[in-house]
Amino acid sequence: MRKTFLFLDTIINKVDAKGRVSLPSDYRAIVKELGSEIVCYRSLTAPCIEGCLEDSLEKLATDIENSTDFFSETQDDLTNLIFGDAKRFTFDSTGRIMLTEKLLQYAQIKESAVFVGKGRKFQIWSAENWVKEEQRLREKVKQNRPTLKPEGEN
Amino acid sequence: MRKTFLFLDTIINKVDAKGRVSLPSDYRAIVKELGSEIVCYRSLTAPCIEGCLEDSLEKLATDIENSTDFFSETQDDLTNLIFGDAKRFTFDSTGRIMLTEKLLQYAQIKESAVFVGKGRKFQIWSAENWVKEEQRLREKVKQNRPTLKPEGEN
DNA sequence: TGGTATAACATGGTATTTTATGGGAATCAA
DNA sequence: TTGATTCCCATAAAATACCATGTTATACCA
Repeated sequence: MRKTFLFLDTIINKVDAKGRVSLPSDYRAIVKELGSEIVCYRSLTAPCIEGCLEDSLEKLATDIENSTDFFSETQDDLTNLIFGDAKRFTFDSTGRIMLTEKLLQYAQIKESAVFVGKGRKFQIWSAENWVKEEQRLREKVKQNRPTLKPEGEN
Repeated sequence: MRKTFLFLDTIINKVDAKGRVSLPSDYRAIVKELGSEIVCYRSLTAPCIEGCLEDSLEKLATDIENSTDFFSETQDDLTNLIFGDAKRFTFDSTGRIMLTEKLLQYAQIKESAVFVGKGRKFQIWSAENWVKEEQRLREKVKQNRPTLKPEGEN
């Protein structure tokens, strides 16, 4: 993966009656620039959709392949879940993707979808769930500041 | 990151009705020279906006990628908070960036923004809050001079 | 050193482009 | 045919680039 990229920011977009959502323009730019595709799957740990570049899943596959932990059953199971669940999404000329019923239901998304950048990947939340989640995270930070020092290195 | 750079000085610029602010010219020079971009997010520890180069976040993303596995819970929470809040800011031909409502509100910035250099990053304060903060810092130094030794850098 | 010319900068305003989003037609599949 | 998916067009709003001006800082010269 030569070029670097980051999925950033938190953006709220509407989901219309057909299930279409605009992918944030920044995200689109990344996909175009890298000539890759967006892949989405149900998060294994939270009630949200998770997305990344197809390249990232490629990397995951390779990592598993080369893993010294040949017998890691857990990892194996998890990857099965992800690869089995993941689906490629292309956006139309206006930048929209069409999420599936399965994904929308799992994330409890109705009218609006919240895109949350995570660096190499991103998540899509329902408005309600994201409010709660962000609150939880900020709460956690307050009580555990030491582990969160992105500034410290360099 | 080959080239070195430092965000320095304290500079007050006006914020217009649209939320536009001139990025200090020194900062602009750094961004240009390194071919990077400015990224801003709400400080986790103070009522101010924090900014850095996208390169710094890139490095963080890579570190996280390499230090924890794909399914790590720590990675999950961390990345949500940092990357979800961070936003890329490009400046126009006159050197201005457009800060978002969210950031301005969090830092309680109305008409003027105070840019404070912090080396590898910088902060943006409201005029009022910065006065207080600087006072607090100087007060702290006076009473705690011994701790100002090489080890305690930041 | 003092004064002036020049360049850089901050800042207000305006124009242009991009983006999100709704709706409809065309295409495809069950 | 019916339902769904893709493609295309239209529009309003928001983001961005561009232009103009006064001010400050810098360079230059006597």
